[in-house]
This record gives sequence, structure tokens and C-alpha cells, in this order.
Amino acid sequence: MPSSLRDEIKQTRPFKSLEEETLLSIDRTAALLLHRLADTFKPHDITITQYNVLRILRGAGAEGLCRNEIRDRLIAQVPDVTRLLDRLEQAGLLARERASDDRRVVTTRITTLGLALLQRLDAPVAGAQQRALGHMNATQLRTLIDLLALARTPA
Amino acid sequence: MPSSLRDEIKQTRPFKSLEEETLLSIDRTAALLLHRLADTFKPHDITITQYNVLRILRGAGAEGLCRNEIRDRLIAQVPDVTRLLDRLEQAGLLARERASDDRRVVTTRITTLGLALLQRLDAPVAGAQQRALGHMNATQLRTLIDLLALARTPA
DNA sequence: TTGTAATGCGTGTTATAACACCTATATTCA
DNA sequence: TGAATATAGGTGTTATAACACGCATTACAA
Repeated sequence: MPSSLRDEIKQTRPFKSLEEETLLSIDRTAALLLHRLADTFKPHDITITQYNVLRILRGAGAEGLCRNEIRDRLIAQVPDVTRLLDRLEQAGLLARERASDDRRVVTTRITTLGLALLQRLDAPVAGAQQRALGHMNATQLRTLIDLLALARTPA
Repeated sequence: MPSSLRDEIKQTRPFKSLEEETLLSIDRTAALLLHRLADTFKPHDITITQYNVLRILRGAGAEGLCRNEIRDRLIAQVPDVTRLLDRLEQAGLLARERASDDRRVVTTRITTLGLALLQRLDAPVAGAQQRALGHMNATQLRTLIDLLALARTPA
């Protein structure tokens, strides 16, 4: 049986509204699951956000992406993408090059080293995802995905 | 119609698994909604985590709570509760006192100033919660809460 | 009754998040 | 064409998150 949020946070009084309980549930679930997932990345000296950047760049292929495009594709909003990319570049996982046609643009591409790291991570990440949510069936997962999409859609 | 996560993050290829899509959905939804909610707290120079601490202490009443009890009741895991409380104490929103019976324990209580701040925040917070999720009906919210609870329950 | 472990809390340090501001290049349009 | 605006990206700074470690007090147990 799913545990009750009120029990988890030892809250004695009922929630003020269904909306409050939902927001707290989303917050807690994300924090809990992401925290567990982070352990998968830790041995590789990489954070979830950094992993997401590499995943995005792998998807973009040889053409690469500019900074703002990466920012827009990230799961969570990151206010300092420049220095996030700085760190990954310093680790040799991606390369940046100023575009010749529009000199404002800096094209970012994943390196061979970055691709190799992603490849090493693919199986452990898939395993962690299964451990996290493997106990839910397809209908439950699909319903959860749809309701979360609805929650993100403003009135 | 709820927006699709793949569209939102401009991902061309399908997700590798339903579990992956669910985890990314939870991450993105939490980041988005919490970011919006944070704007409600910003004018009062307080973060969501700090607000949660005050809310917990208001619930605890005059008896107060020790540090570890506060840590356990927080929605998200905070690794440095001591300095989180330091800041709230410095702002005069809570008071700490070393217990006389067990001198290891420090009892924390919300102050009149902290209670007043919470009272000022109650209406704006409720309003923000309604703006965030008011477009979902009770059945949808309840289903979402239950599925998130299930997601948090390890296999 | 005294060594040993457990508990509760604090501190030091580094990396990152968050916010505002700044520079360079390109575009637009009077 | 040249001033104004938009766009792409970077920098400076502060606060907080994250992690490891240390100290004081209490409980336990040989």
C-alpha cells in the first residue's frame, strides 16, 4: 500500500487543500527519487544535470547545439548554463566552438570521452530507473505521466 | 490538452522506457511548479524550505522540536539543517534553547515574528497553490497524490 | 565504574545555485 | 546609415547545498 505523505512527514493535522497536498507530494517524490538516482551518477563524478546535458548533446549529434538551445531542453531550469558547460568542457566531456557565420553563437558538441561516459552509464541508469519505478505497472505510469503533464499546464 | 514532455524539451527520439519518462516528468514538474511557487515567497525574503521549517514549527506549537525532528519532517531532504535554522534564528523567526534534561538536545520554537510572517503568507500561498493546480479536479488530484505515493514506495 | 558506543549537534570546506549585471554581435527601421 | 533594440553569451558576487569530520553528552555493558 502506498504510504501516506502525512505519515512520512509526521504531520498531525490534515492538509489545508488537495492542491497543497499535491504540491507537497510532487516536491517530496522528486526530491526522494532524484536523491536515489544521484547515487548512480556519483561514482562517475557527475551530477544529474550534467548527465542531462550530455544526453541532450548526444541526441543532437555532430551538429551540436548552442547554449540557449541546451538550456531550453534541460529538464529543470538552470540559471547558469555557461558555467555548467564550463565544467563539462574542463572535464573533456564536451567541446565548444564559436560559430563562424554568427559570431555570437557558441556551438557545443559532445566529445568521444563524453560519449564513452554516457555509454558506461546507460545500463546503470536504466537499472536505477527500474529499481525506482519497476513496481508500477504500465497503466499506472502512463496515468501518472499524463496527470503530471496536466499539472504543468497552466489554467 | 496536457502538453507532452517530449515537445517541452524538444526531444526528437522517444523515451527509452515508461520509467524514464515518468522520472523525467516528476523532475520537470517539481522544478517548474516549485519555481513558480518560489515567487510567492521571494518578496518576504524567505525560501520554500525556510517556509516549510516555520510551518512545521507552527504545527509543533509551544513544545517546539529538536533539530533532527525538524529534519525528518521536512518535505525534501536537507543535509545542513543546523545552518538553515541559524539563518531563521538570525532573522528572529525562531528561537533555540538547549534542553535542561538532555544537554545534547536543542529545542527550537517559532517566535511571534515567525508566526506573524506565516500568517501574512497563508493567503498568498493558498492563492499560488490554486493558480498552480486549480485547473485539475478533485479526482485527478487524488489520483495523482496516490500514484506519487506509490512511486515513493520502494518495490 | 569505566571504557565504548550511540546520539545530537555543530563546523570547515568546496562546489554549485541564484541573481544581477555586462559585453559583443546582429538586426531593424527611421 | 546609424541609432536603437534584440540576441547570444559571459562575469561577479552571495547564499546555499553537499560532504566529511569533530565535539559534547548520554546510554550501555562488561
